[in-house]
Amino acid sequence: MTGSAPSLRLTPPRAPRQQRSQASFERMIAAAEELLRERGNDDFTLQEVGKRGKVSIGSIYCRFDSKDDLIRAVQARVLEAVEVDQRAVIARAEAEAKNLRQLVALLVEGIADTLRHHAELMRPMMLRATTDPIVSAAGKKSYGELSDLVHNVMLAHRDEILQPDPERAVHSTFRILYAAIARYLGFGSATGAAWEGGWDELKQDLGKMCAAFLLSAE
Amino acid sequence: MTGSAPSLRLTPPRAPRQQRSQASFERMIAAAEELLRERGNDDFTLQEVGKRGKVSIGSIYCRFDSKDDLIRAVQARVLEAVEVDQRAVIARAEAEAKNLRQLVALLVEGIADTLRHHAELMRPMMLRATTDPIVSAAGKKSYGELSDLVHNVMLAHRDEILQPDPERAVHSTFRILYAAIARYLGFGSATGAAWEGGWDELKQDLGKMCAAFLLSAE
Amino acid sequence: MTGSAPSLRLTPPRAPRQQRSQASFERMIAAAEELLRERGNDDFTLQEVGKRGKVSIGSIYCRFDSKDDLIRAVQARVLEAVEVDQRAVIARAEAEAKNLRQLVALLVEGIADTLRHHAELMRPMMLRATTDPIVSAAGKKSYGELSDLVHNVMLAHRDEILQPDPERAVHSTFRILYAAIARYLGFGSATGAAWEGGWDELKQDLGKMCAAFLLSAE
Amino acid sequence: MTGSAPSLRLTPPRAPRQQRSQASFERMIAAAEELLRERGNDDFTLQEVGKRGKVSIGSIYCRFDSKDDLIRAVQARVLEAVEVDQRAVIARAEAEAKNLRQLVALLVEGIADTLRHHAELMRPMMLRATTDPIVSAAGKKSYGELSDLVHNVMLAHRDEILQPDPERAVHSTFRILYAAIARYLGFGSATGAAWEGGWDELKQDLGKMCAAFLLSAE
DNA sequence: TATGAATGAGTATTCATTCAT
DNA sequence: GATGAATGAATACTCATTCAT
Repeated sequence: MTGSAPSLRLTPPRAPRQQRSQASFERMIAAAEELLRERGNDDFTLQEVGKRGKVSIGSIYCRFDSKDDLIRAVQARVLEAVEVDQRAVIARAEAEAKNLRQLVALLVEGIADTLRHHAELMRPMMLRATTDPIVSAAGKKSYGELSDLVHNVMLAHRDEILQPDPERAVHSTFRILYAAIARYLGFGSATGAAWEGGWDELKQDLGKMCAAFLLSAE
Repeated sequence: MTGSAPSLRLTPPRAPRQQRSQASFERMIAAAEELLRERGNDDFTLQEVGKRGKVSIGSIYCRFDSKDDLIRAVQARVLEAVEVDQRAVIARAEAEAKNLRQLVALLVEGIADTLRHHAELMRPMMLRATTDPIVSAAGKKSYGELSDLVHNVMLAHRDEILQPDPERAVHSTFRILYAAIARYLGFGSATGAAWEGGWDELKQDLGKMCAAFLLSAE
Repeated sequence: MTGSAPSLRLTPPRAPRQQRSQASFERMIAAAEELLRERGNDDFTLQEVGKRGKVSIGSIYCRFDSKDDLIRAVQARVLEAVEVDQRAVIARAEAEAKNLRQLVALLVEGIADTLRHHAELMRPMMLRATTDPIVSAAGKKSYGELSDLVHNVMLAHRDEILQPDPERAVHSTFRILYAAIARYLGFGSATGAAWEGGWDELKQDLGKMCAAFLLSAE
Repeated sequence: MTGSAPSLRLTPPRAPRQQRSQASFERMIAAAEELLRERGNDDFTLQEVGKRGKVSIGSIYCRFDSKDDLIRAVQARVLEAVEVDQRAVIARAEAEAKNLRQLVALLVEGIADTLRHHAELMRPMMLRATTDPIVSAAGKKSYGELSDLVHNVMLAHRDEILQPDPERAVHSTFRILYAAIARYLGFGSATGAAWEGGWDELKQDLGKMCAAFLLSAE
């Protein structure tokens, strides 16, 4: 794993044309994903990917420029899946919430559950972001988009916010809620981090705390 | 770096008796610390440690069973330093605070600044906790102790807490505030994570949020 | 590139029958030639040949048994072109020269310029001759033919040669003049060999030296 | 073999301090030399070097930065040995020769025999010079020094030279004689080049030709 | 104790060649 | 015939650890 990234972009893999190719292409991505999930990091060899996905090493290099690139492809998929889920969750929260307190509760619950659902792949990704600037950039972009969405739905309830600077308050709220969830799920942390304390408890109190802050003038 | 550890304990290094030894012992720890700080992770060789600390590889193995053990020693030191600082910060907050709101603000500010001060070494440590169960255990223990201290000083203001279950509320509060700070400082994340938004802003709002939560009945 | 060849002969490529084939056949040869020229050696992949010549790998293998064979085909062409040029040069020298001294000057000049003209492809070919016995044999044959031609035109002036053994003198002369030119052009040497000293200077002095030798009794 | 050379200098290998080291150091150089000689080029693996020299791969990398560097070290030795021999040959020719004709004969004979003596290692070296700029530079430097020496001893007989420009004539003479010998020995050419014609015959005629040139006014 | 030379298993990557479509 | 996806052997290089001196 040499690192080094000419461009900071996640170059899309060379898509296969034939059907046979498509199949093996899928198998290699799936194998890499499995290994990433199982190991909790990128500590596996391409030999393993090849064996598991029943593809030759050469085939992998036919589609990707490097092991790093293969992993990035897996991660791009994860990020996309997460984004789709998050958008759905936010839309639903927006539709169902009658007031800010309820909205915040729904958002916290929804975002938390979504991240938890993808935690096994998010964890190795966060770890890689440490060294791979491309992954880091992709992760930040995704985070930024989520942040913006949440920002907007919360500010739709701007009149309920008692904090002197609602923009800033909303921003801080999101930062904190995301951090709490991410840490609980061990993003960038020990595999089975499972930090003390219950999951439901965290979600509830996190929701309350965010609401209390936004609804307080002090 | 093979990982795997017979016991989950941080075996203390074989302390040198002679003075000359003591010096070279210090140099090897210092060199490892420097490298850990500079690189942001354990991605350096023992050759480098030897060169920088002007010690031979053999000397290192004379004191430590493995590279992992050397790093653990560095990390034990860091943890200790952090704990000392945290205790001081908490003691001061306890002494100065006139009420819960003030206490929370002081704690957040103090804990945040302490962690920031040690961030450069905490980051690689959190990263290592991912794979090294010994480091992970040591980290959790330290976190647990800090958590207990904070718990206690906050519960000294139990009567001000309006949350139905003060124990739980305090517990959640600490989890969240720690998570927010740790994530901001990029623990377990990209080196120059530098998540958007200001540091002072975060500390202030985090303090307010925690206070708002504890002082709210809902 | 495994080398090894059953026969020491340059087996002719399977000539295509259809017109479309003919065209792609030309393209693959042309592409290989270009790459050979650009790289200065056979350090390119068949993928590159395919891409540049807009032919599939399979098509190449349809015409040639191996990468080596493709390259040999290019080289056979070069050799042929060189031979044609050399024959013309020799014929002209023979026709124009009034005496041996003049003949030698014209031959040196002509042979030198011809080789220089083809140097870019001769260089990689000489390099390949190092490992590929087929190329080596083809090269030697071509060299031998040129040698014979020069031999003959020079010996037509046998009466002017003062060396005791004119046959041998002519033979040595050709060997030396060819060697000097080839080395100057970096055949079998670094790409931009450009050994010190001027080209015209070399040609002149080489001519003079050969003449001086043949026209001397000692 | 990646090539690439930060500096154009032949960095000296890290010399070993201990005796045991010295021995294995010698063995790895010797093994590489043998292989270079046998193969006629650098087409051998480091595994082979290790096996033959009874050294581990790691030991080689302990002394050299790369396979290229190991080979360069062998080549530096060869070059040095050749230079020593050449200097001796030239000194003797200078001492023994009574006139220019004799000097030239002795020089040609001596230089030719010296190069022939080292031919087996000079050949792979010339081949490498094609791709490795460091080797190329070292080779040119050595060639230049030889050229200068020959230049000087020949010009000591300046009064015998009849060519209008003695400097240039001497220069051309050396270029040509070196080229003829090098080509005969297959430097940069096929392993067993053995170009047609005898060795003694070449040396004699080459000597005569050079003398005839220098001693001729035309 | 201290030294630093030696070890060698482990891995990403390349590319000529094959063969299913 | 033509295509280009798939194959997989081959190889330079790293680095924690050992151990002779």
